[in-house]
Amino acid sequence: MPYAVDIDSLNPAQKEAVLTTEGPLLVLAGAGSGKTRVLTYRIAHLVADLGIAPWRILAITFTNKAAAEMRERLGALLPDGTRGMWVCTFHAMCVRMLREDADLLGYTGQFTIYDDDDSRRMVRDIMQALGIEQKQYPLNMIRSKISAAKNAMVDPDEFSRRASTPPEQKAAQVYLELERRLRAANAMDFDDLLVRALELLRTRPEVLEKYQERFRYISVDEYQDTNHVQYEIANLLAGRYQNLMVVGDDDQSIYSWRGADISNILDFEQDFPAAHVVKLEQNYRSTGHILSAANAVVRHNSQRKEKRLFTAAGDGEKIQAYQASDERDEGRWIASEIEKLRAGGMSYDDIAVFYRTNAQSRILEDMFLRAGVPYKIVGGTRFFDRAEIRDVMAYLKMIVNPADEMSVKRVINTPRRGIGSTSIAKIEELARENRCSFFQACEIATAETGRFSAKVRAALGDFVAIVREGRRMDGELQRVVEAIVEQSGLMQALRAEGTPEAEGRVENIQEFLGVAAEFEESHDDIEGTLESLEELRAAGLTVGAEEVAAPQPPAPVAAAAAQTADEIDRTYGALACKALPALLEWLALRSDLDALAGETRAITMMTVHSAKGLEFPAVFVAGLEEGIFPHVAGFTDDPAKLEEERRLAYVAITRARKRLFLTYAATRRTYGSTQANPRSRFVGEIPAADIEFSGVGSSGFEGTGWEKRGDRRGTFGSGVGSDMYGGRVFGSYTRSTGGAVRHTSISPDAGRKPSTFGSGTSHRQRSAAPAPKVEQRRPDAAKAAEVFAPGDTVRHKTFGTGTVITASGDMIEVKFEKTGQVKKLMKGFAPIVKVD
DNA sequence: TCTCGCCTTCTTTTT
DNA sequence: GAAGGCGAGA
Repeated sequence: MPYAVDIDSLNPAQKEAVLTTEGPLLVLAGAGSGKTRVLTYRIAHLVADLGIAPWRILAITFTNKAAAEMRERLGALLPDGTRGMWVCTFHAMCVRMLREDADLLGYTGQFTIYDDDDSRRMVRDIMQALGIEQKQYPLNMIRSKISAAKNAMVDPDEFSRRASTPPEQKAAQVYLELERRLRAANAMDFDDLLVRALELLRTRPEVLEKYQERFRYISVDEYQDTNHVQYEIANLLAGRYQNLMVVGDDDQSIYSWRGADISNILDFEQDFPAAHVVKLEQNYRSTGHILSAANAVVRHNSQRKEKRLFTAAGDGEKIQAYQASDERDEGRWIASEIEKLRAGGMSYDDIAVFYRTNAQSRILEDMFLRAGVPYKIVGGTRFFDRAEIRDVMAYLKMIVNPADEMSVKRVINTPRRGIGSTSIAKIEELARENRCSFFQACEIATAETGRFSAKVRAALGDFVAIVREGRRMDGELQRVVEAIVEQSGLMQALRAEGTPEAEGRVENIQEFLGVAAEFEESHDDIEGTLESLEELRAAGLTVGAEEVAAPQPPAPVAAAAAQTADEIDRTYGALACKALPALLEWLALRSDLDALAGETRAITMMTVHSAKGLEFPAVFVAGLEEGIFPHVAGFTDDPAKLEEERRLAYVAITRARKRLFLTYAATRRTYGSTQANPRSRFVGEIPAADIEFSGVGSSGFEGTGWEKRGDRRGTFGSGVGSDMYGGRVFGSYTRSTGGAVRHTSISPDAGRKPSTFGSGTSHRQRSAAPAPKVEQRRPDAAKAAEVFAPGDTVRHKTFGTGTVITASGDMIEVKFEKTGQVKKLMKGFAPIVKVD
């Protein structure tokens, strides 16, 4: 049989996995064993060789990034297109299913997705309302209890019944109220998306049948990270045709904190006794030293299936370990090594820097900025977390779904309209009395003479009008969003402030408008949209003759409190701009920003968690210290947690193809106090033959020249050592590097408590000797000027094309054509590219 | 009702 | 070191 895909390029195990298309299939795929290739080839084989219609295929991935990559690869393999195929995350799939049949569960199709922050606020509000002290019952504790309950499919009533301890009882109270409010707001949080979708499939046989019939071939990637609900969903969908392929690696299970359950992978053979099992053990990604290190580290775990990856590639270069004096030195060293790699012919795109926690990215960013290393951050969603951006989004959400209580409350007094907490409390009361939504209560309040002052009523009237007008607007997405922002008075208020800070916020909002515009452009095509069969039919796509007519949907469940879509339309007018909900959904599910960021060449920064499934020729892992990575000391009582940290280390190491660099700092500032963390035990678990050490702890003083500077902490001087390694080290100034070197070089790998210095010391120090905050520029400005020189034409993501006027150090000044404005931009930070 | 300043707490990790 | 919460004062 001639294959449409190059099947002979696969090894026997891979080939077996690709050709086993019928029946349940479990693929145990080690890191770098060509798992993605198997997944995509198998689908290509199904479509191109076996003639399966693309719309019969469902491929579930773990992250949006992985889904996008898979779509891209499939697009290349299948020239006739993949239209109708669902390649997406569990969450995206659930949203798609829920949007279609939300009315069956008492929601409308325009339900809002509450992200983590929204849901946190809601829980906070509820706890406040119920008089539960956050001090006694931490918000996060309550939230994780509720989340665990949801993922175990325990509803609030049952949870209440089971609650035996006081914290559980409190959590049950909150859960009950949370559920009520979410429903009333026509909103779902991330957990709900999965749980409700499962509920839909379980309670509505006709819906289940619709999808079972449609998706004859289902694959689930990163199966070791699926939680119980996801597992149930996958099993249900595959229930009829049993063509379920799951791919996973127990060594890469790093989401147990989110309810992921390795037993899913181990139980697969029990659930599907006919399951075929294929093991992929040959690694094609990494060189010998890297693979040997990874194997050695993960072998320290006891809870795992014994396996050993092998490679036919050569040893390659040894892993480089560097002990930095502190976290800034760490960043500088990484920057200088990156430049060395570049000098050796490697592109910025080939290089990635990983860290355990997002907080670590700040200092690295700072150092890269100074060193002129261009970077992009994956997952660090700081832009969308900015207050002004969230405000804008809240307006948009409110317009799409006026029942969305959290959004309405967020912006009812932003910008200031004179509607304070007293008025809000009164409106809430009104809502309770009338058993209506918060927003409806706002409307009632405008006519309520007794309770509200004329001023408040007028303000509420203006506020309510925004929704009506917003819903009426139509046209280009960017224009609509812009108009809504103007209408809301947000921009006006910020401009009126006139402070540089407010100006920055205005620019951020403009940036957001640019995002909206780009969203409309890049998401207009069908690629990546999850189309229903009806939509496919409407588009003139042949949907198989055997396809049964769409079942008639039964009468919807009586809405709990949410208004029906019709009702909302009648009251506030039909939503004219259809792209708006799509934008909000995209923002909520956080398809990563860099999909829109353009083609700038840059290194990639991300957490180890988000690195899963990716690979880079060169990888840096920063912060390999006890307490950082492995994170916190809580694992003394929980060896399972430590093992998960170790798997995380395994994931980090196995991302690297050719070069791997591990760094750790002798001292590090965390929470404003300095800690001396011992080197991570994981570094010590790497065989000596695979690794080389350098830095403070071994070869001693190592500087890269340009980075010498007085630091911000107020310790500065003319001494060679204090200049670079200034700061309090073990309670005394380090006049030379000697002390630090000797001390840290003997610190044992593990088991020691990190020593901490109080933040008070550094505060006093600062006030006694105010540090001259020297903005350090690289002495050779050539580096910076090499990228942008006066006269260059550049393109900014939001502001369009412009001409560089000046370029010095990290900053460039650009005059933009469209607006005629001159803007100061930070090189490597602002979304700009040079155009020839 | 808003604003300012002091206080505490906080860091996993992602959808 | 920052962000969010809380209380005091305008």
